[in-house]
Amino acid sequence: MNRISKDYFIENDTLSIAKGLIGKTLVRDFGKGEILKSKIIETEAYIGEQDLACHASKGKTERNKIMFEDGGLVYVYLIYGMYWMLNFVTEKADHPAAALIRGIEECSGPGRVGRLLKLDKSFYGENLETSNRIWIEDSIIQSKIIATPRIGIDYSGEIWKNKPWRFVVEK
DNA sequence: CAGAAGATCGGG
DNA sequence: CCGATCTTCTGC
Repeated sequence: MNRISKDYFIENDTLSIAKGLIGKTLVRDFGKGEILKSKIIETEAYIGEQDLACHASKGKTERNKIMFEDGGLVYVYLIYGMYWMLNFVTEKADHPAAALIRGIEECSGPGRVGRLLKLDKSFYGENLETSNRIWIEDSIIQSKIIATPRIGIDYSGEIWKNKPWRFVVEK
């Protein structure tokens, strides 16, 4: 299997990446020979400082600063005091954007994904091209991909909450 | 420095 | 529908 390069995340636009990640394989090496491989089945795109659903809309902060770097890095953050959200930084430096992994074949729901992968603060900024703990491998999935509005961002207003920037395989 | 809210989930 | 649970951001 081919590991997805950092360039893939830097050179493509976030919507293409979010959609393109569907069907690719998320690999998590827990060490001691324990490896989890599962295909990505649901993602969302968060794009730029104008996107009011994107954390970068508040400018660069201690939490979101990784999104302002070149793509190909992991952006994790704790939500509701208990769930680690797994995101991949996309696009070039100073173009803050990311793709959220909302579901893999193993389990559905971003909070569950973070729990299954045993994510924590130490994954912040992890390099997907060189990490020995988490990376993406090329693969495809034989299913139709559909786009819908993103979940849980009603606060972002009519324009942004209705963008069809969530990608999921048709069941 | 206090208070509110959050890219969620599971139980009732 | 609501509580869990705690970091981050905002406003005073």
